[in-house]
Amino acid sequence: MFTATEENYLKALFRLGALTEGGKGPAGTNELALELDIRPATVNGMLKKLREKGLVEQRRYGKILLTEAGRMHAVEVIRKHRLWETFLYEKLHFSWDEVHDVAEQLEHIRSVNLIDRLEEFLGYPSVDPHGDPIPDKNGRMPPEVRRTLAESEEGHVCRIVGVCDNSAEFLQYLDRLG
Amino acid sequence: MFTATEENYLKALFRLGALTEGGKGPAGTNELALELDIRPATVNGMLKKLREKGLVEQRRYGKILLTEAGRMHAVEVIRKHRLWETFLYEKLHFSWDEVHDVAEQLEHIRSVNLIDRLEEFLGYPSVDPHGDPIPDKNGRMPPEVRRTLAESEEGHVCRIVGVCDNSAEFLQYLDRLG
DNA sequence: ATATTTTATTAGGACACCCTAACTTTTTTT
DNA sequence: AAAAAAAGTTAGGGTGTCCTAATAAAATAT
Repeated sequence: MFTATEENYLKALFRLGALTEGGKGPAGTNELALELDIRPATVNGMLKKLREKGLVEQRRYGKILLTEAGRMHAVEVIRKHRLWETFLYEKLHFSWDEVHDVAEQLEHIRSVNLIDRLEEFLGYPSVDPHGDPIPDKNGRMPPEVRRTLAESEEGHVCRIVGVCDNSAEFLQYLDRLG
Repeated sequence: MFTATEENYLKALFRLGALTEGGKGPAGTNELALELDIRPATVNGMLKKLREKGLVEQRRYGKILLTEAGRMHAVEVIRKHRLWETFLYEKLHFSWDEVHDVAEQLEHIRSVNLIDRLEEFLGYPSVDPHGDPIPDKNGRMPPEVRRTLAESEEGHVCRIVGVCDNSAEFLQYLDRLG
């Protein structure tokens, strides 16, 4: 149905919040190119394909928006990614910072049953090792209450459930801090 | 290092026994093409690449033989395949006949630690759900004693540890028989 | 409102992997 | 040993994903 490349484009658009509702609104070609680390000319070509597949809406020289079909599939890929991350962390004892790169590959495995059975095996976790919520099989994302550390007031006690910067360097730095 | 395609060529050559010792000897281009369901002309081109990478030996118009490097990598991929099959069967309760297709994809996931940790998680199994032996991390294949049903004598009691035909139809047929 | 900058697009090319059709070499048959 | 068959190779294409360089449109600044 979709290639790994197409899925990565959808995921990136979702990350950028290119949604009709609940996101930052339409995204630009350059912005998407930056996110994917792929040249704008290449992205432009792929957008044509995604438009034809009905995954994305975009007028000539206009901004990009995920369609409902596009959003659904993006969430599905994110679901796979986060379930695999949970598996790697909980069952195979990968460290916090190692899981991402492998999950980037595992999220593209195609199988009717695989991901639901993995979810069951993991006991239906609600968040991944980085604290990000895991969408259910209908594409619904648990709308957990979260704010940034900078937003919380001094003196308040809070539990850190996730980080924005998922780079290996940053995660290792946090690990050193404990 | 190696693409999924290259790995599939190496696996096919190993299956065909294109080994210096312990196999059926050199394989032909057409034979390999048939095994992979890819046209001989295409296979011929890929063989050039595998020769240049030192994975295969072949003289012009000659037969194909895996080099030691080629054999090692083929066995590594087979190891991955069989460990993933075991995971799918034992942990995710896939049926005997469903595991193969998904394992075909999982076997190409690239990670330094993944497969060794999966092996540990599974408790160092020696055979996969089809009864085929799982090579260890040094590429050694347990040389289990096995013979075909046809070879065993009438009246003898034996335990069936594997089948040659791994097609979904045949495996489902066996399942119906119990 | 025009000039400048930014953003999107087109044109042309590369590489991986696949194809068919035509050709050459090797093997087998007679 | 010549003819036929089989096996291997070359030539020329196609698709997917990427690139750079050049161009066109839109947004911003003056």
